[in-house]
Order: sequence, then structure tokens, then C-alpha cells
Amino acid sequence: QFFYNAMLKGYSETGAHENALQLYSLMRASSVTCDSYTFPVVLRSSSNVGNIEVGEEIHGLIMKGGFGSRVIVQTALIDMYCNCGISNYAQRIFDRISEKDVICWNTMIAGYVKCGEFESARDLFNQMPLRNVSSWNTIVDMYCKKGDVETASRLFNEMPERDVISWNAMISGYAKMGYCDEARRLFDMVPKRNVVSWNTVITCYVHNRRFHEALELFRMMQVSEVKPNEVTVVAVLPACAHLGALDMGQWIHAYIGKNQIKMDVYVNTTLIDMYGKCGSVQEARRVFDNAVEKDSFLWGTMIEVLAMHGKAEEAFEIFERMRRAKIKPN
RNA sequence: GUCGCUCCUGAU
Repeated sequence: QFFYNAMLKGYSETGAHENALQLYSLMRASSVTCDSYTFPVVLRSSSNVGNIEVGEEIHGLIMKGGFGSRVIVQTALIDMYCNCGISNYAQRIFDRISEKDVICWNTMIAGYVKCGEFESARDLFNQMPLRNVSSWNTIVDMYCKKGDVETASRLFNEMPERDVISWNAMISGYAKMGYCDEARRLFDMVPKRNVVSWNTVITCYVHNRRFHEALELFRMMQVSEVKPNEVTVVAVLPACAHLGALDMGQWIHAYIGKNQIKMDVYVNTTLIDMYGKCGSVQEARRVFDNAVEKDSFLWGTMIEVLAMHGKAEEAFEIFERMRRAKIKPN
């Protein structure tokens, strides 16, 4: 009981939401009691994964246990339903909250955005009695996601205060439109950049095939205060791949190990691709073999690398292994 | 063992 909750918390904090849900169903199956410590954590996981079955079950248990009246719980439920794409359930909960605080407003607005209901999001934002910086960030980001950077930047300029997330949202808006120079201009203006600011602009350069500028920015990052993370390397490695810069790629690979950057599926996939494009099939294969988690992208990338180098038999062998592992080909 | 909102990521 104690133990289960601790485990759940651990999974949740490291982002292993799938594992948390598995553990939860094990708890239910072995009739371990779920209590007010269990619910928030499992709710968070089902929200992240978008698992409506578990979400609704938790909702029911929370109500039965009488924990359902607190704003925090209701806010978590709103978030969960919106992540599952059911904004009207969420709205029903939202409407019934008597003491609405800023966070539950923000959650509902962000929820509408996730469901693609931009009008409702904007209406609710306009109705808000009191907005904080997150409220503004959400709505700025919404316009960026719609590709309406004009409105986004108007609101960005209007907002009473900006934090690094506001800046990042705006930079990412320009980046998505392919406006690298504009993204970079804002980036240079950010008072206190974080790792996301860097990643966004590097990604923008790479997507627009401006590989040298991407690498240049990555080099600048080395001498900045900010430490690269796994998203950073996933962003830069394709630049190495396209330039055939094997030495830089290897350097980054070593860098990952030295700086204990998480070797997740994303990182491994880009490493395999990079080695493949730079002509080093063996190293690609080594990364593949060492990868703990393998999804269809990773398998597909490995197969393609082998095929690209004319290793048809080996490619086919991997393809068979993939089928045996019951991974759907892509 | 107490909790809820907003920004960046992979092969064709």
C-alpha cells in the first residue's frame, strides 16, 4: 500500500506514465486499497497518456471516497478530460466549481486549446476575472499553434509581464512558420534563456535546412550557462546527418554519455539515422542493439539505414525480428 | 509519501 504509492510517485516523477498505469491496474487486480495519495498521481498519469478508461474509473473512486470537492482535484479532472479530448465533461466540472481560482481557469482554457476549440478558449480568456502570466502564455501559444503569429505577437506585446515561457512560446510560433530569422531575433532578446529557448531555435534552423547555423548555435550553447538536454541532441544530430559530419556526430554521442543525457527512443533514433547517413552502419547497429526501448520509428530507421547501404539480408532479418516483437511496421 | 495550469524533441 505504502510501497505502491511510493512506486507510483516515482514513475510519475520520471514521466513513466505507462508504467504507473500498469502498476495501478495491478493494484486494482490485487485489491490493494487506493487512497487519496493514489488518486492524484494516477490521475496525472492517465491524463498524460490520454487514457479515458482509467481516468473515468479514478473519477468515480474519487467521488465515492468524497475527495471530489476540492478545487485541485477538480482541476486535475478537467485536465484529464481535455487530454482525452472530451471538453464538455471538463466544462461540466468547471462550471460546478464554486470557488474558481486562476489555475482552474487556465486549465480549462488550455484544455479547449488541446481540443482545438479555439473560440471557446478565447471567450473564456476574455471572461477571466484575474489573469496571471500562464493565462497569457496559454493564449499566446494558442495563436502560435494556429499559425496566427500576428495576433500572437500583438498579445505578447500587450501582456503585463513576460516570463521565459512567454518568450519561448512566441519564438516557437515564428519557428513553426519557418521564420528562422525572426525566431532568432527574439531569441537574442530573451532576458533569461533556458534550454527550451535554445532547443526551439536550433530545431528551427534544422527544419529549414540551415544546418551550419544550427551547429553554430549549439556551439554557442556550450559556452552558455545552459546545459543541453536530450531534446537538444535530438535537434542537432540531424544537422550532422545532413552534412555528413561524422566527427561532430560522434562528438555529440560521446557528449551524451559524459553529461548523463537520457538515452531515450528519440535520441537513439536520431543517432542511428546520423550514423547511417554518415556512412557508419556498424555504429548505427551498435546503438540499435543497445537501445532498451524500441518502437516502430526506431526499427524503421534501422531497417532503412541497412537498406541504404545495400545490406538487404540484414535489413530483412531486422524486419522479421520486428514482426516477431509484434511491432506494427510503419 | 500531497496534490492541479502554460513553452522545445525522432526515420520516410
